[in-house]
Amino acid sequence: MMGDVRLTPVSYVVLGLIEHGGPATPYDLKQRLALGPGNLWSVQHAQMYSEPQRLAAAGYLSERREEGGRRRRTFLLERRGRDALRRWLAEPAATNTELRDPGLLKLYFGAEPRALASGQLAAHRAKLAEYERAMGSDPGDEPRGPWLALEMGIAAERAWIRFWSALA
Amino acid sequence: MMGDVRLTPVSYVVLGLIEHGGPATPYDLKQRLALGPGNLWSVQHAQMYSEPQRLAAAGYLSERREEGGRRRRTFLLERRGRDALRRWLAEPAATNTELRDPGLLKLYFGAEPRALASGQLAAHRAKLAEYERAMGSDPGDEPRGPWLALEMGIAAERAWIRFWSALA
DNA sequence: ACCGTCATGTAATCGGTTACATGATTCT
DNA sequence: AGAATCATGTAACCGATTACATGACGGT
Repeated sequence: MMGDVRLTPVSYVVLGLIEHGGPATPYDLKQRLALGPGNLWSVQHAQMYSEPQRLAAAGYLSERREEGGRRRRTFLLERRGRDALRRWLAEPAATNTELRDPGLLKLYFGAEPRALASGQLAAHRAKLAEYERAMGSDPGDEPRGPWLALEMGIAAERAWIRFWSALA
Repeated sequence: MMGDVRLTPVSYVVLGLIEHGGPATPYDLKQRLALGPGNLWSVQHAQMYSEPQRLAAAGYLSERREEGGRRRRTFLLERRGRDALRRWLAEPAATNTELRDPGLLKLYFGAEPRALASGQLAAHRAKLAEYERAMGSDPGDEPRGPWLALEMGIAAERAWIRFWSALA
């Protein structure tokens, strides 16, 4: 216990999800992720099992285990975890200017624009529709973070749609 | 030799860089990456050493080794590599709708918008300026890929700047 | 009762990152 | 000549993905 670990963005996702939603099993985390920040920063479900253990081993979380049946693990935020999250939120963030978009990479290396564009357009339009629906049912009051992130998601999807439309 | 490997985006970056620029040492690859697709899809320089070896072991590249001195390795594109690249270019691409932006993640989880925005703005403005300079010196003729990717890069930076400006 | 799908979890692998290390080269 | 920086390379580690596996549950 209390070994030290490097905290990655995934670590903070876990800490953040638990702070917002309270104690959680790995499966809960997976659910919350899907409902919330999942399409901003995706995480494989298997990592919702390993990462909390890592964090618990280092004292950021504590673990409670069900007695009978499945012996589900529930993770709770510890003082140390809350502090780490606070500190991270207060620090300036690295900047990401990489698109890291597989379609754009292909385009760069000479793929046929037309062929790419149709598939990309369909996907981005679908995502935009999903975000707009979500935005419709989000009152936008506290906490503001999710709403703001959604707004940026929409802006990004629109930019992609404009781009691929011009190539279609 | 000819073991099989999973080809990742990084694999195609290597194949693409060699096809465009001819045979290359790892250091050449690092250079070309920095000049070109590097700010679309970054790769650590160490991987420019391991990845070509992986690809050579699987028959996508061949390797020639300097006799004296440093015994630098030079990698050449093989038939198999060229075919793989062509096939990849022709296939439809996965879509990326994740922003995966550290700043946006912090915002989501409650970071103070003002504090974040100034740093993010500075970085995105700098990147935009860099792209615009590059766009200025790019005639935009064949191959079109790099030019188009740059155009999208600019659009993305503008979207980010608009977003963070509203929070500053 | 059976089948398919969703829920839940573990294990192994491996790509990618980080850290380290030593030659060249340039500048003062 | 010494220092600093750039070029070039290797090794180890580990987070993240992939693959596998079983339990629960709803429908027919």
